[in-house]
Amino acid sequence: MNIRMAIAHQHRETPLAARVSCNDCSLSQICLPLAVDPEQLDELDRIIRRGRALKRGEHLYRAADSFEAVYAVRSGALKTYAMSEDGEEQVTGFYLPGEIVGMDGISTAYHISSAKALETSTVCEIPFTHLETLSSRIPTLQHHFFSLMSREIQEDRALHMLLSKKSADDRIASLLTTIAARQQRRGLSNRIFRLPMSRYDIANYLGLAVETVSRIFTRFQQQGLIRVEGREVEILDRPRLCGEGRLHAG
Amino acid sequence: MNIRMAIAHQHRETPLAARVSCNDCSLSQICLPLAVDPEQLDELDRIIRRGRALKRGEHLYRAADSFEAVYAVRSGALKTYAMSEDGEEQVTGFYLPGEIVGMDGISTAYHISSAKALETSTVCEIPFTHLETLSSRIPTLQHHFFSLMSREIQEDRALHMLLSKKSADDRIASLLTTIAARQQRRGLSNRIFRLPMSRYDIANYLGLAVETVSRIFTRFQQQGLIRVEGREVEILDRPRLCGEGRLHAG
DNA sequence: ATGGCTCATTGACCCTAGTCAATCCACCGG
DNA sequence: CCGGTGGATTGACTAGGGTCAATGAGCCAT
Repeated sequence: MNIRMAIAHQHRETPLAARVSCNDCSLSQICLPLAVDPEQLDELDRIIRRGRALKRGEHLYRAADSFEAVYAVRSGALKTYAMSEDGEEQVTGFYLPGEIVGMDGISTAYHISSAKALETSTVCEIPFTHLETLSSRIPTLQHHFFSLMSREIQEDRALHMLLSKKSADDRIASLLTTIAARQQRRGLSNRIFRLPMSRYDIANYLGLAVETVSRIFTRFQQQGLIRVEGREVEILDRPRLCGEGRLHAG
Repeated sequence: MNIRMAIAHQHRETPLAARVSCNDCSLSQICLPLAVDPEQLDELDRIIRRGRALKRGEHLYRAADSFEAVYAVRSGALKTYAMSEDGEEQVTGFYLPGEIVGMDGISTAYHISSAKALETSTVCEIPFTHLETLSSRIPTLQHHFFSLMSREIQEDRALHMLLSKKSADDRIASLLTTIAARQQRRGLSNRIFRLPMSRYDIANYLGLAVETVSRIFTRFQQQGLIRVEGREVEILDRPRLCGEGRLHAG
């Protein structure tokens, strides 16, 4: 079985349109419902606008749009990016199903980055003022939100270390294992998966040139660490990929 | 008047020991009290443990300590840093008076980084469970906290761009102007100030070698952009320092 | 099919910033 | 007073990864 077939196989889920509440959503164990009691889930359910669809390349919101809601990714994948004064794009994050995007706008009341679909995607919209009201009434939900934002800060700190101290090899390896772990969280394989983003987005996110990304993918394959076929990736030797052997030797 | 004298001059404030409540704190307009009505300030006041003192080099908390509180810096300055598996330090942030440190631990219930005093400092301790309870009752406080964390995320995104796309010159220039702006927020000069951190910390934070930081400080001075004398800095030509002229020319 | 896209790969060359090393300075303890 | 220690500066050399350029591969509209 080649990589493409293997990946297609694990994506046979019930059609999205059939899900009309968080109760029935396959992501409920990693998404917001995680934080509320079953009897309070209805309240959360009622404020969520479900199933907004985005085509590849479409924007969920743009920088300077007024901040109204945060979004739970239900299917597909998004990237967020900011524009510097001189017009160059900085990809700031990738968001996979079950993850929450849009929390950057809270302090300014408008978004400071843009969110764009990397492929056909659906999101659930959670109006933020409603969410705040509800959070006051449901302490676990408030805590979960603090927690989500805190985790985002933690991840940014890890990225800070990656960008400031690690080689290009380490950055790519880290991206691959991070994506793999997030796949696993959703119940998919952490060994074989499809990258939703282009080499350009990877390079931009990791502070590298596209050519460098390409070269490293090729070399990792030659070294037997991974198998790559366009955007499909299989991790062959996780220990060496994670460092023990790539960093300090071969 | 030399740099040292100029800086000493603007630090004549009332002694810290005299301040027994947020009401009397000179930082109340940029710190937590900002978010609550005067009549509710008492409630906030009551949960805050004030005036914990730290000597230079002392830790406020260490990675893996259980997460109990967040802290408002009252005087002095702190740095936060994380340790990678291979034992190298990564400075993740600097915290000046009026700023909140320690929000990284919420999601894990233990701190993932350590916080250390860069100089003699005092902090106000805000037990987090109390803060959560209070936030449920005071919507503006809840919002303020979401907002604070959101701002932290925004700043991390800006740093991401800095590390991934900008030259060493840009990074140093950005650090200087950021510190200057934060000084101004506290009512101090945004032109002339003392850096609380060593060249090593700056280098570590910005992903550079100490030697590079040193060289750039020297060159910026030769170019007439700044005046440096150890940790004392005066910004002489903000426009060129900020880019228009340094980036695209001279 | 054909042309025009964008994405990806590979090679050749170069430059920015890291490394190594020496020196200087301020501060501290005896 | 002197030696020790850590921070800062400067010089010489080097390498990791960026830039430029060419080519290939997949995809869509015509």
